[in-house]
Amino acid sequence: MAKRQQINVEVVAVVMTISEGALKTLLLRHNDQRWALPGTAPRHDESLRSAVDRTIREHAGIEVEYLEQLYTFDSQHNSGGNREVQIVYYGLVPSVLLRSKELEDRAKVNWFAEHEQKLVDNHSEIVHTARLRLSGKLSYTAVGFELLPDKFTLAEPQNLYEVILGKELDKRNFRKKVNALGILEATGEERISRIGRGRPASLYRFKPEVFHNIETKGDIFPV
Amino acid sequence: MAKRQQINVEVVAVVMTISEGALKTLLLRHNDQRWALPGTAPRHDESLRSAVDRTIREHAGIEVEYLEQLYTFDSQHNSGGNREVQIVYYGLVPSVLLRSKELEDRAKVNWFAEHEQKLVDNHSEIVHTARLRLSGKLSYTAVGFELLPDKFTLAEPQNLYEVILGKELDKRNFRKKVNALGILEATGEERISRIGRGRPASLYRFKPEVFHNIETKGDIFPV
DNA sequence: ACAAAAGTGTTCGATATACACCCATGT
DNA sequence: ACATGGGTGTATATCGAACACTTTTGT
Repeated sequence: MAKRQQINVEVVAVVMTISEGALKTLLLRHNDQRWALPGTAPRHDESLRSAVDRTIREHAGIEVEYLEQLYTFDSQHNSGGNREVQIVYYGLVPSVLLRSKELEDRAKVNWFAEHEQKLVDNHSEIVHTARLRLSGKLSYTAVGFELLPDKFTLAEPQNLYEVILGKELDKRNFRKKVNALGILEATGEERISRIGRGRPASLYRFKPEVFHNIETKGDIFPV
Repeated sequence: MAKRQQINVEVVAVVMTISEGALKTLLLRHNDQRWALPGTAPRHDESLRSAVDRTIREHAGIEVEYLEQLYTFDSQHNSGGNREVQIVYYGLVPSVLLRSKELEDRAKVNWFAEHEQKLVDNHSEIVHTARLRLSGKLSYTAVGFELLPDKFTLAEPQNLYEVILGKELDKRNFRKKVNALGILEATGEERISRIGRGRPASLYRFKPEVFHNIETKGDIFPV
């Protein structure tokens, strides 16, 4: 049997969250001009998935609860001339993580909206693919809720869907649909908006028995 | 920089077609007991996609027009103890290929329904994943039509969708929907059924301007 | 009083689903 | 004549989309 060609295998993570009304991606500073997605070569004794978890943890100190394989890229780009495949995962984290865990060194790790920074190699393409997948997935699952903290007002997921889908949604229709899904329950608590103005919003949480990857029935989320 | 662990990269192809009222997969004989999916290590100068095309061509003499990346499996299974990733593609071919191109050696290459043969390693899992993806994809695209020959009767796609979705569809509703898609046109020709009985069926073809990956609007195909 | 955000129902059109009979052909 | 598969339309239910006003709070 012929000796196999050496192909480098790398896992890459596209970790996304919502902040300041935009969908942002976790990036690491690569050099003065460019940023890069977190990535690593899997160790011999760890799964691909574990390698992704590890690289996210090592670089940003974040544990990602929702993580899914996106696509495997065939990268000829590599400057070293070595053949490489990038097995890309994408993940979502609640926006609250942004505030609670101060990213230690903003100059080296940060969240950016698309096109806010120049990226290395094919990383822009990867981010773009992840965003497309996420938008698509919103249409037939309730993944968007992964981006929420434990307790949230109904305005939060609505805003989030608006950001990801890139268009405004009707409040009444949105609430109707969320209600029909039957995945949320009121906590009884309320929260006043940060600026103090306006009526306080009821806080909701997931029903304990409901977890990830809820498939919506009929047609899906406000498309 | 530490030397990377050696991980073998292999592309694997799940080529499917409809025959005898069942969704079948192209398999190669591995030994007396087991069959395997076509697969190969990519050469240094070819893309992953080209490697898949090549392995299908070499093993079965088939050109696959619809081919898409399915998933990358992290296989610990490997008996040799070498770490390996399998980048799996799935493809669809028109059922007519079955008849027109006699597979040269039935004992070595053949089409099988799921569970019809024992497979090596994790190949059963791979086939299962491909079937799930295909069913899912049918619900929001018109990929099923990839499985059809150039000219076909409306009963053919209906039967095909029934086989893949695993349930019966209403003839009138199905035709209504196909019509609404506006992707087919009547050729004016007819075909009498093979056993000679029954009214001849009109033959249809794709409108020349319509090609692959038609997204269906509203909700999709008879789910 | 007013500014700001939360909350709440109804109507209309489109699509999905269920359902039964006649037509053209070969034997 | 009959068996076999092809071809056609209507009625109902559900879902998505559009749309405006009242409520609660802080200033």
